[in-house]
Amino acid sequence: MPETRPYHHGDLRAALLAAAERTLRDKGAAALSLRELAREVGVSHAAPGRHFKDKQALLNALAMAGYERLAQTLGAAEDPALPLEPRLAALSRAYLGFAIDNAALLELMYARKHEPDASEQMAAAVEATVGSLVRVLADAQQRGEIIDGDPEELNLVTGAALHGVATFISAGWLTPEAALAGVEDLVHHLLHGLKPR
Amino acid sequence: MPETRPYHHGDLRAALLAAAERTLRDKGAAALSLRELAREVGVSHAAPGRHFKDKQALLNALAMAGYERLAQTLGAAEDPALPLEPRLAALSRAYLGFAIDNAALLELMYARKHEPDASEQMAAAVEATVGSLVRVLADAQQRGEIIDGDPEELNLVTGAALHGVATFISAGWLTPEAALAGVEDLVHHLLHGLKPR
DNA sequence: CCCCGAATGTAGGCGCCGCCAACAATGCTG
DNA sequence: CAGCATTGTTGGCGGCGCCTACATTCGGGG
Repeated sequence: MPETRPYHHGDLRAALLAAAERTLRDKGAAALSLRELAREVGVSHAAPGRHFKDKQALLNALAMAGYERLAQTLGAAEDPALPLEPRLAALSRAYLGFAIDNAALLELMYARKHEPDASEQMAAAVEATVGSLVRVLADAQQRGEIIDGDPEELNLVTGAALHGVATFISAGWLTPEAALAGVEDLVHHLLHGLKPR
Repeated sequence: MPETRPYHHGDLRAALLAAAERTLRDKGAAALSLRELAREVGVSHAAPGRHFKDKQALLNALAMAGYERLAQTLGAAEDPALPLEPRLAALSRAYLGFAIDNAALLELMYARKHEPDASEQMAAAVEATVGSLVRVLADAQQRGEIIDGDPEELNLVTGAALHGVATFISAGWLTPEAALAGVEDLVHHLLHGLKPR
């Protein structure tokens, strides 16, 4: 019997997002097409339009999901019991791990193409994600382990270095293995500086 | 009189690259289309194919040109007479300035989509560009102003932090003004570390 | 000098794509 | 259970990258 698929899919939106994330991981952002996704999921080429007003809306949804996953990943790597340096190193490893496993997705998350309305949700998601790092720095600051200054601003240094390394991996200038192996050194250099002491 | 354009353009390849760079700056990478470029330059839609085997080839050429311009920019900002910290700050300002004025182009330069053959030229261009930074660090190292270790590896810290900040600007998390104003602090933190001394 | 092949540009077509409008099936709610 | 909002389908529009066949121009060897 011809396996009569029901007219309504059930949860097309989630299915599309899942397929999109798979394609993103396997073939990159350029290979993402609404029509192809529709084919994969088994609906007509216009069905995705019911759930995402245009392609950018789907990309925004992907990015949001990415932020949630990243925040979770970082949260799981957080261990307040650890001393500052290994604590930062653990978070860094977690971020780089996410960047390695989700390179295309991360790029999407950094691509500000959202219209102003989606921008607010995004900003909140970013804030929640960056929070883990800032918290570690603020904690260390209270204990006098780190110099004074706005934690958000100090985080700019660590965050930038971290994401820079992630970019270098994704650009192929650095193997994932080398980057992960170098995390301890990176954190050490950030904390102690490049000048001799 | 109807201004009879000659059948042959003269230097179509250069004209295409120039138009592409303008479009890239004004409307972003997504708005780049070979057909549109051909229209702007006043040739038929298939003419670009004579000079670039496909769209990616044009993007690669754009990236190469970008590397040359960036290397020039960094070279011009280099001043070996300066002490380490302002010397690094000057280079950093130059890099961020380039990143601000050429956000889309820089993204292209970091997008490794080149087939293996173009990859070699790219790698060389990258090496030449990164050279300025590494040289500063190596110099400082010889004078004992910086801790020991492979200069290339130490440069990973500064380079990553720098490009990370560039990404944050391009993502809209940081205004260009704030980033440029923060360059001194950034360099200072990189050199002296976040730990109190 | 001129002729012929190489280089460069043109015209048209193929199969994708995103987006839109008109229509069909379904589910939900009063 | 009637009617309406939701969700999916079909078909079409213009634009895209790339390909092939053809036209024009350029330049170097007889």
